[in-house]
Amino acid sequence: MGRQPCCDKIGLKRGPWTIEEDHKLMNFILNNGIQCWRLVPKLAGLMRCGKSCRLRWINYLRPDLKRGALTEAEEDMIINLHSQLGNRWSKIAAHFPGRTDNEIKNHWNTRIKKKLKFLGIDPLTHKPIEENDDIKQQLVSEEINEKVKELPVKALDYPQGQLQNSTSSSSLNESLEIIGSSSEMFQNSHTFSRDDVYNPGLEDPFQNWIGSPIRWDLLDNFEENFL
DNA sequence: AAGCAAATCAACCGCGGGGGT
DNA sequence: TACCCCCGCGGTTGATTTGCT
Repeated sequence: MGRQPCCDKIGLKRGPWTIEEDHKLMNFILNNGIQCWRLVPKLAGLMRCGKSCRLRWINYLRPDLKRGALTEAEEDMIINLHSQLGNRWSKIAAHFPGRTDNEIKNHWNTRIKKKLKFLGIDPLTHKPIEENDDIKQQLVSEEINEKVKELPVKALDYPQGQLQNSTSSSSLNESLEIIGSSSEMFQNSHTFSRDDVYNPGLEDPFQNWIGSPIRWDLLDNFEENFL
């Protein structure tokens, strides 16, 4: 016997949420809280499955969400955490109050991965890409060099934690030298030293964010402002 | 201005884990 | 122990937006 679907999908609405649906879901959760996602759509008068409601709330409606693009500091932190945690987006997102795992995952897949590849760093292993790798060969082309110059990140912007999985800091320097030799973008680049290797003993400023309670008391005003 | 391609991101899907019975 | 149910996670899709010609 196969697994039962999470909900009866017949007649349920899919696709982008309307403002009216958002209002219904928001009002319901603010007034009743979240007991059981399966019941939320029925009680809120929505033709959606509970899963869809949960996703909409977490990724869009939650009042504690931080709007706007991720900052350079957040981006660096994501790279650092990814080198330690891999694709555990929810764990990574836990370090960024107001950011969602979906948002971070999307940002990683659409921007950070490309940025790392252009820097000659494998986004999966966080190690320098091998000499004969296609991507590194592409880096010597003029076309790619132009794109690299446009990147907002400099070599020194790469977080300290990146080196923890590398065999040595010199291997990364080699990688950066190869990139730098084909472009002048690194003329002011940072030379990595032993001090740059990730130091787990250092206090992580983002740790202070973890576990900070949601200011539910702010919800009273939020509903007023949102509607 | 129109058409196309690339980039972005909201939303969906399937699966696994954990709790309850 | 086995089964069921629900939640949450990570991968993927596809609609929309943006940029280029």
